[in-house]
Order: sequence, then structure tokens, then C-alpha cells
Amino acid sequence: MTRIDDVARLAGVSTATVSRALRGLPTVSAATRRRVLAAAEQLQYAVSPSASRLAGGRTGTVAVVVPRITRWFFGTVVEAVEEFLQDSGYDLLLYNLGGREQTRQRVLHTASLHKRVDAIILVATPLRAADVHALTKLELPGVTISSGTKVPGWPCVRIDDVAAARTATRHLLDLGHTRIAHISGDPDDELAFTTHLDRRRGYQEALRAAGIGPDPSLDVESRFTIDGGTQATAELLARGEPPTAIVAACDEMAMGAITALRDAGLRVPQDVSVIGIDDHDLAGVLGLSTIAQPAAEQGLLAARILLDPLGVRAAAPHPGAVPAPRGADTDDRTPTPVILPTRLVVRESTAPPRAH
Amino acid sequence: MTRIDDVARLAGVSTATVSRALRGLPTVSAATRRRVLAAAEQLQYAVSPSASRLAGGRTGTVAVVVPRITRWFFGTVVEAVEEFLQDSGYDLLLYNLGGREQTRQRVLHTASLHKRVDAIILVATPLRAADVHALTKLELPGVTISSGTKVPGWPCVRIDDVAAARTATRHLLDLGHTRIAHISGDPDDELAFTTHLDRRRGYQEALRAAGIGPDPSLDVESRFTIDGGTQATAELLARGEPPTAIVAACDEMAMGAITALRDAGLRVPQDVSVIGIDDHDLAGVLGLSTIAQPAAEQGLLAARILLDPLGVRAAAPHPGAVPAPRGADTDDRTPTPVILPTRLVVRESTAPPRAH
DNA sequence: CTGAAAGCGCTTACAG
DNA sequence: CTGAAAGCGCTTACAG
Repeated sequence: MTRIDDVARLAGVSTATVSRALRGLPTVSAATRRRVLAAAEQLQYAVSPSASRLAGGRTGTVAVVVPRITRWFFGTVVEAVEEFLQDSGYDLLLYNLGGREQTRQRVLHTASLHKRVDAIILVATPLRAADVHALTKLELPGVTISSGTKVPGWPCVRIDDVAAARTATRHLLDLGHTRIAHISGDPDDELAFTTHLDRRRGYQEALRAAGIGPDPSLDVESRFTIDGGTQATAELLARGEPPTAIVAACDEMAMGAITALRDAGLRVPQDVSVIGIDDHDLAGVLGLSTIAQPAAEQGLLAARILLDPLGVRAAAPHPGAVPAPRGADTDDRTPTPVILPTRLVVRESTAPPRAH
Repeated sequence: MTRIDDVARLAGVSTATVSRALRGLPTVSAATRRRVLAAAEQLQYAVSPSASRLAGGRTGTVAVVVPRITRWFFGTVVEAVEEFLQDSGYDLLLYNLGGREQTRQRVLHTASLHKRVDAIILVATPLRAADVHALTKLELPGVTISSGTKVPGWPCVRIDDVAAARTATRHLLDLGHTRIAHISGDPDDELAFTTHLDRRRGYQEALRAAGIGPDPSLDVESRFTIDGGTQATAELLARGEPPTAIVAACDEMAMGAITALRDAGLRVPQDVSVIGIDDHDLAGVLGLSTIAQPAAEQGLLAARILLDPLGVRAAAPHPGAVPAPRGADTDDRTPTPVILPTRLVVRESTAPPRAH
């Protein structure tokens, strides 16, 4: 492969000048830059990332950590992040924790990330105190997405989960429901993942505001997945008289609920209304009413916050020219979370209760 | 950060020995290795990937290229690949092409990949002749997944798309359908993506084997997505008497078809049966009959083929110890594709036609 | 089994 | 605006 010396020789300049010209540094004359670019083009030169990183101390790489890339929210976030990083000349190193403790340890507790990436985007990854400590020690800039994940000093992009659940519940109240159940993620989870706790709070707040005391027998915990929704709903139905409506903590649980209701011979929404939170790709196909949250926007914004602390998005004149990421020491205080708006989307899964 | 010299000093050996011990090379005495590991542990040493890559010539990184990580098949494949790579000590660089031509160019036509990764996994990425040429010139080992993507010398993992569509169609024929429509991806796509062509062939073969000539007015092309399925079905219905059954080229198109049928006041399966291909996560929720294909297995197998050419899966005794990937020059001929089995899954979206 | 030394291919002060 | 030289932190023959 051609190296920087080859380009330097062909262009008749030093390797230092080639390096500067290719990275778009201002201290190169236009004529020289032209010659260097032409030579690089002619030789099909591409800088060696390893050498560049070792010499320059920056990796041009961002780690993106998600629980499960196959879930709607995380896939959508990663897609948006990837596009922004790609356009900014950054590489994206993907870590899909997938519930594997060993992977968690390797990603969060090894110095390996420190020398591997310039910055981290942590999506809805529950953190123990020790995890937070380890991440802080990395002294890398980072951004978290979702309320469940907080690292001191890192900006956070998220929605207002309490409000989202409140709106979902109020929609059912407005339709005339009073026996409203709630199915949600498992708080026995040893990890401090708070998203479903916030959503439960919103559900309860809306009920109380309507003068209805939350009924514990209508609040079932299960996993935050389709199967979790199915199981929670089955459990709910086993407890006796079914509710007339269900608030699911996410669309995937809502889909599971729909399945369980259908299997039990109950019609949605005639017998039971169901509302989720997310606006999953398939919510429309299922006719699912939901609270839409902007997943791609959260990813995009997180990436932007990470790379453009000054609002300046550097153009990448050549592969290898990369803007510096937000410095870890820019600000020691944890920034105020950026909260994106949610929106009620009414489809066919919610209707007035029959007695109404 | 601690460097290799720090470890060497603490362990009382040379940096060369530290390097060997940490990577698990056999030419180190047990006692020395113990001391080195203890020193590394004590200093929380992690090797610098940049330095290691520059000196060693290997990156310990695999590029995974997918069209859209948010689609079921690609997300599932990436998740499986990520787990295997992670366990093997490899980093995963994600490229989500997302229909962006600029990204295609950068990924496929820059030498940048060459110096950035040791190997490539290309998932269902349509390739022009120039793309194939560029990839071949990289002289990197690679594996493709899905029939639409072929690179000379690279193994391919896929299903038999013709057979899958044939089985789907035969299922409908067995139920007594004869007016069977087909909705599929767009062949006007300038890229040589053949998956939907193969599936159309299977559809036609099954009809012909049943003595039915394929009716072009029952074969509609659209995009390979939910919306594509909706549009194709709407178009189909606009053409006149509806079919009694639809074979969709993938589950996402089938879901779109179900939406369109519902919107047109037609019931599934009473008025129209629908079958897909994939066994998407949500196929069960929708009661969609389909031909299941093993997505995670294809990803896992591709990763394994790439990293374990000799069936030897090297353990990674320390982060940084990484088995050598399959050499590009191991075999100049293109290996026989590995074809994984598919399976008919009958749910509620298919039934005998009403007249039957 | 171990070490001294060269070298991987860049970037970055420093000097001009 | 440009160049000579040092240095980034490892791995790899080579020698013993």
C-alpha cells in the first residue's frame, strides 16, 4: 500500500505537509494543497488509521453501547447515530450488551475503551455505582440516551417518561375508562433502570388526578418485551375481572398484550383498549394507539452534542480529517438533560369502554 | 495511562516478553507469564490498540455492512455477529448504508477499509461490477450473507430463496387457492439485488408445477418494506378482482399487505390469505403465516467462517489476543454457498379460499 | 525461553 | 507556509 512518503515524493513536499494538506489544516498554501490532493488521488492513498491514531492521540471512533440492537428503539437510535458519525468521518464501534454480564464488564470496566475510542454514546444501559465510577475514570466525553442512564458530567438526551405515561393514561380516562391496568418492566432487575419506574409514576399520577386510586392488582410487572407483555397480560386476566383498558410501558409490551387478549378471546378495542409508548415501526400495522417518541432524533441529537460542542460542524475535506470531540473537561457539572417532546397518536386499539 | 514499559519494569522483564505473555504466545515460561499478568492487572494495563495495530499489522476489527440496521433481518444478523466477534476479542465497525450513495462509495471504494479492518461481512448489499472489483482489490477476507451479494472468493451464507417462495406458494395451493398474487421488491433497482428475483421464481415455479400459468396482473412490484407491501397491495386491488391469496416476498411486505387489505375492508384470511417469508419477530403477534429463515444463525455462521477457517476457535487469554482471520489467499475459488434450511410456519393469516 | 533494537506510518512541536 | 526530527506504544525478526 502507498504510504505518506509516496505522496510526499510525488507532490514534492515533506510528509508533514502532506499530513497537513490532507487534513485540511489552514497552514497550507492553496497551490501546495492542490498538488498534494492530486498526488494522493493519483496514488489512491488512504491514511493508515493505526498510525494516525498512535501519532495523533485521537481515534476518530465513537463507541455506541445498546442493550439490544434488535429492539425498535435501539436500532432506530443507532441508525441515526451511524449516519451522523459517518458523515462526520467517525467510525462507529458497536457494543450490543445483550444481557451478557461478561460483555458488560469488558465494555464498562476495562481501560480498553479508553484507548479505543474518543467518546461514548450510552443508550438505555442500566448502570451500577461501580459502572458509573469506571466510566468516569475513563475521562472520556460521553452522552447518554434515555432516563435510565446517568453519568455525572455527561449530557443526557431523553423524553419525559412520566409525562408520556401520564398522557397515555389520560387518553384512556378521557375515553371514559376507569379500570385501567398497567403492564411494565421488572423492577426486581438489580440494575437501576428507571424508565419503567417513571412510566409507572405517570400512570399513577394520571389516575390520581382523575380521583382514582391505583389498584395494585391491575399493575403487573414483566419484562420490557413482546413476550413480557404477553405474560403480564395473561397474569392480569388470570387475576379475575379484566380491565377495560391497558397502558403498556412500551409498544413491544403492548403488542404482547394484544396477542394475549386475542388468545383469550377478547377483542381490541371492543373489550379491552390498549395503548403503548414508542410509536414502533409496526404500531401502524397493528393499529396501536401510542405515545410517539422521536427515537432517531434522540440519536442524532446525542451524536451532534458529542461532536459539535461549539455548534460548529467541521466539514471533513478528506477521509481522516475529523473534528475534535467534546472535551471531557469542558464542563465538570452535569448538563441539564435535553428533553424531546412526545405526542399522542390515536389509532384503532383504543375506544370508549363498552358500558359507556 | 500505563504503558507496556511500566508493566515490563514492574514484572522485571522486557517489553517483548510482556507483549508475548499478554497475548498468550506459547514461548513464555509459566512463571514469567504469571508475573507479567499480575503486573498488568495491578497497573490496570490495557494495550493500546493503535500501537498494537501499527506494529502488528492486524486491526482486530471486522467491518459489518448492512443496508438498514432497523430492518428485522439485518438487526438480527448484526446482533449474532456482534456476540461472536465480542467473544472472540474482535471489534465490530458498523456501516449502515441506508441508501446513501456517498456512504456506499466511501465504504466500498476507498482504501480506507483496507487499513481499518481485517475482514468484512457484507449483508444483502447489492453490488455493481465496480463494487465487486473494488472489494476484490482490497485483498481482505470476507463473507457475504444473502443470495443477492456475491464476491469472488468469499464464502456466502444464505437460504434457498427460490425454495422458500416455492414452499410459501405451495402452502396456498394446498389450501385450494388458485388466484395467488405475488408482491415483491423492485427489479428496476439498478443494483443487482437478486433476493426478490429468486423469490419470484419460486412463486412462479410452484404455480407452474400446479398447472397454473403465472398471471402478470397478479404480480406487483414495490419496495421491500412495509410501505412497499401496502402500496403493492393497493395497486393489486385497484387492478380489479382481488386474488384469494398473496405471497409477499418478505414479512415486512406481508405486514403492509395486511394493512392495505384491512383498509380496503377485506378480512385476512377469510377474504384474502397472506403469507410472508422471514418469520419476523412480530409475525406471531400479527398471526402471520410465513417461511421462517434463521437470521441469527446466518450471522453466527458467517462470523465463524470468517474467524475459524480451521475450525479452531482460539481463546482470548487477554484483551488484545486475537486469532488471525481467514487469509484472503487461502483459496482463490469461490466456496460453495452454505445454505441454511427454512421452514413453513402456519399461523392465522392463511386459510382455504371462501368458495372452497 | 528471553532481550535489544528496529520499525510500523503517521503527527506534532520546533525552527525557520 | 514548510521541513527535519522526534516520538506515539507497541510487535517482530534476530540473536542468544
